[in-house]
Order: sequence, then C-alpha cells, then structure tokens
Amino acid sequence: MSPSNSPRSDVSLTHPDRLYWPDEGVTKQGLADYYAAAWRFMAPYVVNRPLALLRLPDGIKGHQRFFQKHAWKGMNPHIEEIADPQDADGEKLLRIGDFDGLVALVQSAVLEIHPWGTTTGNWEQPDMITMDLDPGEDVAWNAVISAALEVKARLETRGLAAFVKTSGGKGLHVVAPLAPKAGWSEVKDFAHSLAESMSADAPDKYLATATKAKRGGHIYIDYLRNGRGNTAVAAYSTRARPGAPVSMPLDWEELSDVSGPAAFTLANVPQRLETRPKDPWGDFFEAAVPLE
DNA sequence: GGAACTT
DNA sequence: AAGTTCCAACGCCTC
DNA sequence: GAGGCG
Ligand SMILES: [Mn+2]
Ligand SMILES: [Mn+2]
Repeated sequence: MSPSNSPRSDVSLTHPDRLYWPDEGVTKQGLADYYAAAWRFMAPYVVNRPLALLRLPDGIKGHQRFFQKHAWKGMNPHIEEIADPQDADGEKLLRIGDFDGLVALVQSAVLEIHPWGTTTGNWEQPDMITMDLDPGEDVAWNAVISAALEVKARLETRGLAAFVKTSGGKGLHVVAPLAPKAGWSEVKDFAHSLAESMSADAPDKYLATATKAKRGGHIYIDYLRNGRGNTAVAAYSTRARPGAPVSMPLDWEELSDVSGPAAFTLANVPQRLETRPKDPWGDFFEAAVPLE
C-alpha cells in the first residue's frame, strides 16, 4: 500500500535500522518514512526558511543533544548554506529546498526542525506569527485550549487569521499567517502587546514573562518566538521526547477532542494523514494578510 | 553524524 | 588506531 | 552585573 503522492529521495541513510526513539521502535528509516508521508503538507513550513536544528546522533536516549544553526563541515549537499543578509560575513545558516533536503536532515540525526517565521526570499518581512502557549505545572489541558481560543479571538480582532497546532511538548501554538509587509520589530511588538494584554486582563491565568518561579498554575504566552533569528518548532516536525510526538496542525473544531499536547505521534499521524478528508491548515497561506 | 584534533 | 571535542546565543526579565 | 529562561 503505497501512500498517495509520496516523494522519493536518493539520499542514502546509513544504518537505517538505528533506533532514534528506542522505546517506540522508531528508526532512522521510520523517521524518513514518516516525513515522506507528511511532506506534501509540511513542505511550505520548512522549505526556503532559515532553520535551527536539534540533533541527537544517538537517539533520544543517547547523551548527545545539540542545537545547530550554522553550517558544518561534511554537511550533506542537499542541506544548503545561506548567508544572513544582515551578517553577510558571519557563519552560514541552513536551509532546505526539497524533500532530499529533509531526508538529509534525517540522516544527520535531526529530530526537531525549528524554522524562522520567514522565507529567505523575503527575509526581513515575517510571513507568520507564532504565539507559543506554555503551561506551568498544574494547568489543566482545558485551560490551554481556552488560552488558544482567546489568542485566536484577539488575532481575529486585529484582522488576522489564526491556526492551531499541538507543540508536541507541553502546549499549543497559535499561528497567524502574514502577508510579508511588516518588519521584525513591528511583528514582535505586536506579539508582545497581545501577550501583555492577555496577562493584564487575566493575571491569574496568563504570564507574558518567562520567569519559571511564577509559572505554576499559569500559562506563559511566549511571544519571543517572533524576534529576528528566533524560531518555533515546525508544523509536522517530530519532537525529541518520549512517545515520538509531532507538532500537529489541527482544525479548531477538533481541538476540544484532542487529549493533550502530545496526542499525535509517529504511531498515529501517518494514518491520520491518509484518511483525513482535508488538510486543516490547507488555507494557511491564502489566509495571510499584512499586519497593519 | 562526522570532521578535526590529540594521544 | 583510538579517544575526545565540537556542534546557538541573544533579548528579556529578575534579583 | 550575574544568572535564568527559551
Ligand atoms: Mn556518534
Ligand atoms: Mn512551547
């Protein structure tokens, strides 16, 4: 049973049976197969964007785990080296352009993909805002859903569209597509003001600052994903955590039926992608409007 | 995962 | 030949 | 100014 529209790649995987998530039995090949199934939905969120990577060469039970934002020696040629236009002489950044690039990331033991919220063709004008909802200890899942709905309402008041995904970690991401126009500082300032206004209106529920000591019982609205050079985990990216969760785009209508932030995993997402009538984020880029 | 460097 | 090291980093708090 | 945070 070959999934519809699965891309092929000639990028070779050494040790395809290497276990990246040993408890879940997910191998390097299994990860590549997952991305083949997800590619047709995922591509616009990872292609032609600067990328930061979380690499775990020995899998999630191993002892090596490092972020990487710069090009390295011996890098697979399907991973592109690009110059930051604001740091032309600095170290080269990373980008992929196609499915071969994604398989090259798999071979490089990239278990999480964290793109900038912009494309390299329009580098200084972000094309999305990510509001990252991080619940502290003792916050009910329902409260995280309520927070997402509140963020959605406030984005819509501003004339923006809102989409939601699980983070695959502890919370939800509410993402607004932008027609590239406003610059980084305007976008970050807007995200900041949204977080501050929610915190001001419900200080018992929401925080706009990261201080861990205050986090218990509150949801931190992390707006700082929206600064130049900052990143958030990509839609459909796996997470380097137990259970092999993925950051899963959702319909708002199904959010109340989702059991938690890590409900979608390598074990159940391919089935969902095969049987689901439509992409819940199918209109993401069509819904983009400028921030103004 | 893989290059570069040290032993 | 084998072992070790490196692989982000900066704005925003809080104290 | 140092240290936590993501
Ligand atoms: Mn290794
Ligand atoms: Mn988060």
